[in-house]
Amino acid sequence: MDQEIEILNITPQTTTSSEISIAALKLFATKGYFNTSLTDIAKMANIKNTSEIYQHFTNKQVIAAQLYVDIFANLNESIDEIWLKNDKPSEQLRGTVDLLFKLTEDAPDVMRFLLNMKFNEFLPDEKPLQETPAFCKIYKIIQAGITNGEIRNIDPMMAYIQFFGIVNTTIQGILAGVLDKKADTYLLQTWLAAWNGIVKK
Amino acid sequence: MDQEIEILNITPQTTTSSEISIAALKLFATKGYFNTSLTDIAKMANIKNTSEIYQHFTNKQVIAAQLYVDIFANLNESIDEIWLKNDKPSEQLRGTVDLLFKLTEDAPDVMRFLLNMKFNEFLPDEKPLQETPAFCKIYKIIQAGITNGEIRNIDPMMAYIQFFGIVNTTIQGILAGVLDKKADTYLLQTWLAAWNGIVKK
DNA sequence: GTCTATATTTTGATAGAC
DNA sequence: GTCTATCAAAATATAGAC
Repeated sequence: MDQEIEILNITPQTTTSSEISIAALKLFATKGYFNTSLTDIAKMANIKNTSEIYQHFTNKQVIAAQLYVDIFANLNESIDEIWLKNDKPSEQLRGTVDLLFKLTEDAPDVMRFLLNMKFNEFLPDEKPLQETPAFCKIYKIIQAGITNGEIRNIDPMMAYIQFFGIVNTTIQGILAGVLDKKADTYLLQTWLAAWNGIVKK
Repeated sequence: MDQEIEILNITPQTTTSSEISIAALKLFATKGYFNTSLTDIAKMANIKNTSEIYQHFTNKQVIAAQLYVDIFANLNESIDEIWLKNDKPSEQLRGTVDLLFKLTEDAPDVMRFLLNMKFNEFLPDEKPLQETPAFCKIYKIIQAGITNGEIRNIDPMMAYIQFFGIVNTTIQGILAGVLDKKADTYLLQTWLAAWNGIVKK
């Protein structure tokens, strides 16, 4: 939960605004955007009525939009760090998987938000996923892996899909409780399965 | 589109009721359940006003519930056929992938409905995915594959996730247009990637 | 700056005439 | 059995008192 606050770039001191964001994140991630009313958000944020929400956000959509922007900005930063700390695409992808599993444990609602929500249904004006800097960076890492010979010479988008098809679906299983152990339990075998699928042998 | 009608077990003669189902399927699959109003459905089904919908369905949720039941029943039947026609789990899984890719081409809205919608958000009373007969059958096929030595000895749920993580994510890419060629183009490499990930070598 | 009250809008749903 | 009219409910959003 503290981790969730950090990811939203919110100062530790819990302002009303940040409490609204945290409450909305949790509700959106678990019940979905359309099943979450402003009344729900106010209740969970310990606010008496919905009016006060409008002191901080112009409307419901803006709450979701800010979450979307903040979470993807944070993800983008983390991937930048991983990119700087590691030279080889294989190491960069491994770092990314580590990050996603860490988030799954420390900030599950952030991961639910990332993996389970269909953004275009309630944020029609935001860029599609594959135009976000975070995605583009990952895509470039895969292209670099193909170029340097670590990854098989296939369509980079197919490599992306096969790799993150495994990683993301596993995380979704953990978040849904279908896989019932701690995220960390599945990290190594998930990495191996995903990486072995695209590595050049 | 004709295929979509067949999958919903609707007689070729287009009754008003079936036109409503088809329209709802297309709208739900593309815009989402909550972004689809009865007015939208009436319009797409060439009905003057929403009142007429209530001659055929008790409410909006029931339209979605019937689609859910029909589509999963049809899927279950198809998997039964595949199961009967093939002896080895490897062949049965291959048959299932063939089926899903064929559906992607012939009935894309059915596949969007299956893979993109979060049923528990609007059908809280339906069984979760992993309790549907269709899923259980696939799961048993994977268990049989582990028993007969075709599939590596791993947690069957992990095998399921790794296999269909690749298959479903690829199909979602095709449906979203991120992979822009005909579904058939990606069938073989997707099968190989998914199968090689779980096969015992 | 917090709360009451209310406006507005949408949409799901019904009643009843023809 | 199709269409008009309308209801009811819920949820978003605003105005303004204190």
